[in-house]
Amino acid sequence: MAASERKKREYAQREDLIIHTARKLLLDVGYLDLNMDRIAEVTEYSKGTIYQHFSCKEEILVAMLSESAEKAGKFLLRGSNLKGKPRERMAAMALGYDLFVCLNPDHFKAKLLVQNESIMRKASPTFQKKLDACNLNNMHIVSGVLRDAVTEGHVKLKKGVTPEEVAFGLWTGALGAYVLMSSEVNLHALGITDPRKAVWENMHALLDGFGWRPLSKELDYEQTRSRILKEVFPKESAQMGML
Amino acid sequence: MAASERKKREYAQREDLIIHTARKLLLDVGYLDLNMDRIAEVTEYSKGTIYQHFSCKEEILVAMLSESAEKAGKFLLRGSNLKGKPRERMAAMALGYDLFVCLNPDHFKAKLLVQNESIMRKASPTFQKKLDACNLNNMHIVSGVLRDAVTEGHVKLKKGVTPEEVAFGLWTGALGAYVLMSSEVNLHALGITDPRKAVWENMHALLDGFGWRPLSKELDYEQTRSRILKEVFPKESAQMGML
DNA sequence: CCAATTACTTGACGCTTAGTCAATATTTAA
DNA sequence: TTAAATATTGACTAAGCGTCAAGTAATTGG
Repeated sequence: MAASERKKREYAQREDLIIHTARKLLLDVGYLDLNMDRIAEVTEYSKGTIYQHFSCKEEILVAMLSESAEKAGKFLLRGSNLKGKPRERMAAMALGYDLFVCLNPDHFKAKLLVQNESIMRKASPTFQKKLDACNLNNMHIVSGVLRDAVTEGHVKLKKGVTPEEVAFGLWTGALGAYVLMSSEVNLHALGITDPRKAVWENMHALLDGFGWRPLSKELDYEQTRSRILKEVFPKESAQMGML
Repeated sequence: MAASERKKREYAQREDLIIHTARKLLLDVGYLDLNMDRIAEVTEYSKGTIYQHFSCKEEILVAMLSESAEKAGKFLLRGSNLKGKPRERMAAMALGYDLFVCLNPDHFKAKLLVQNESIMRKASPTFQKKLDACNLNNMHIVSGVLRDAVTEGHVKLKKGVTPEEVAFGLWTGALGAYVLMSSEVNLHALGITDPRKAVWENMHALLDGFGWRPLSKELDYEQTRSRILKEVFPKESAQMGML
């Protein structure tokens, strides 16, 4: 009966292979030229076998996104474990996510597509739910740190403003920025020479605006930034040439 | 020689018809089921005639987006003309854009797709450039108000922070939020019951964070909000049931 | 008013690709 | 060893994009 165990493992491996191949092809040729025959050819399986794993092309994209969302979650989690004040931990999560996006340029490419309901809808509920769960989990990691800050009295939210709404603000700021960065918009022409730095600055302005202590005039977050890179993401930031 | 004038008009009219038909179909059936035969059928022209106007399906999307980006620009402009302090004018622009997005639900659907380089790339340079110009123009309207605020001394940007980077922050916050709203993400499940309100709150937090006077504790922006709706967008806000 | 020319319109056709499924090969279990 | 179960294949169907030769309508000049 050991065979069925091995079979399962082989199945999972093949699924990984398909996802990774699709990922590579998406980066290389873009969505419109990403086709199933090519995926079959590169994976050295036939189309029929590919369809054994995924019901359609779009489902592969959703699976791809789930996988990288999980990976992103690990970066967030590592950031949240920084020794320090909640706001520093929040900064570490932002930086972690930034590193993740830079190290996984296909993530936002897939995200832009899958965000589109017409594409998401084609995937089977199983895969849809898995992606939803990943996103929810990541949201929880962020709002958890925010809740720590509230209970520890570092930030007092205005009446009617919920922690989720603040997390939403952080989320949308980053999302919008990475959407622009991974799309064809010429940011340089718009006067944005370093969008990643702008995201960092804007996040701190937002947190200052909510009155989340220590404010950026009370603590040198540039120093925190160096500490985060050194303590939490040494390997990744070296890889990105940020140290 | 009056004939050629009429011809031009007819050509432009047909182009509008195609764009509007595609817009309607995109909303009805989604990107994956949006096809050229259907557009031809609904417009009551043949496929060949459609291709006389647009080189491919994706080019129609780009044209569609240009048109609605222009429309959005008008809302921004109207907002920027509010009588009041620059920060109030900025708020009016945000509110105007919000109204625009709500009144044109197809805009972000198309934007999500066209943001994808693989799709944008298929359109001919002429259409690409037109869209770029629209986006640039809209960006200028926003950063213009910001520059007014800087010259009038209402906001003093930290050393190294440019007005464009702040505009970028506003832009990305709104973009990310509308991307989420027009996508399949279940915001309610994430604890976001009123994302549009959250966008408004987060914008003010961001502007407060940059120290843009009057801060939200110095001026009742809820009152400003009512004034904006009444003075600048009476018809639209009535249509949305916001008055 | 008619013929020649030009401009517009058409839809059948070629080609690519998603997704299916009957035939084939391989593995498992008795 | 062999029958049943399972996995794999790739030819095939259907559908849609984009083309283009042939047909239709408008315009112009005589």
